[in-house]
Amino acid sequence: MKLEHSDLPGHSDVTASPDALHNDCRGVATVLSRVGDKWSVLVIMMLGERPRRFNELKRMIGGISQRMLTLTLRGLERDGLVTRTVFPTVPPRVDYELTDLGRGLSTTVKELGEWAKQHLPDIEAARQSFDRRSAE
Amino acid sequence: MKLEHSDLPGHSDVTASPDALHNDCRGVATVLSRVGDKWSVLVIMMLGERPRRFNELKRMIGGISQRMLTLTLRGLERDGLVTRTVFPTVPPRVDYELTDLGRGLSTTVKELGEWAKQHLPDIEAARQSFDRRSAE
DNA sequence: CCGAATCCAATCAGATACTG
DNA sequence: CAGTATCTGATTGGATTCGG
Repeated sequence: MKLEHSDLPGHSDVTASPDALHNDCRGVATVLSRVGDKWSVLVIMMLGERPRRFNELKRMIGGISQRMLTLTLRGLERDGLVTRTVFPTVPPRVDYELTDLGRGLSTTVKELGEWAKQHLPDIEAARQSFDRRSAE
Repeated sequence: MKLEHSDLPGHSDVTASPDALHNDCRGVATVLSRVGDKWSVLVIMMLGERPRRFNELKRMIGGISQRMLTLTLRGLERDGLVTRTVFPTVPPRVDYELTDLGRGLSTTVKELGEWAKQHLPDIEAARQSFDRRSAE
């Protein structure tokens, strides 16, 4: 099977309600779902410092399957966030690097990450409290 | 079936790689996946202005099923981002409102949304270009 | 009006095996 | 090394029905 775009993560294109107001939201939503994608964010972070090779990324992330890494990288490449450069050497070598767009997103996401890290204790406390309440 | 937490969106708790570095990431990831969740963000936006009732939210969003709205609201409530107040009237009435935590997140997310809106043209252009290249 | 329970289809993600 | 193909179990989301 060839790789179809619908296979790529982060593109749960909304199908309903062709309202005027939502036209914006939906486009934005596809970008946000990139951010929400577990692997995409990690990959972007890993590429923040310098370009990386495929297996280098795989090792750094360390819980991702080959398939998912490929899919994630294709998605990022498709969105113009990452470039893919093939060196026709043997053994083959492929470098992935953030584009300017990708770097911009990474800094914005990093801010969100900061917020998350700061308030993580609050959220986890809320979760535990909620779970205790619904357990009884 | 009772509502289990694993049913709630935005909690694809990672199961692998108990590395030291990733302990942070994983907690943060659960927060980020909230942001990436299609419905959560919309709901947070809708509640930005003032508290809303269940069906009010349903109408405003206009493509969401009852089930998903319930699930989304439970998830937000569990994370301490939203409060749920039941008025024991007849017919029953339930108000949802952002907490301080939720408001904090909403402003941060709004910034990300701004970035997304600004660069949406670039991204969509990249997507089309990518799709054309892989079509040939 | 608000929501829980159940059923069911579609999508997703991991493991494995195979190529240039 | 850097993928692709395929199979399979797990998750997800919608529709519907029922209840306080």
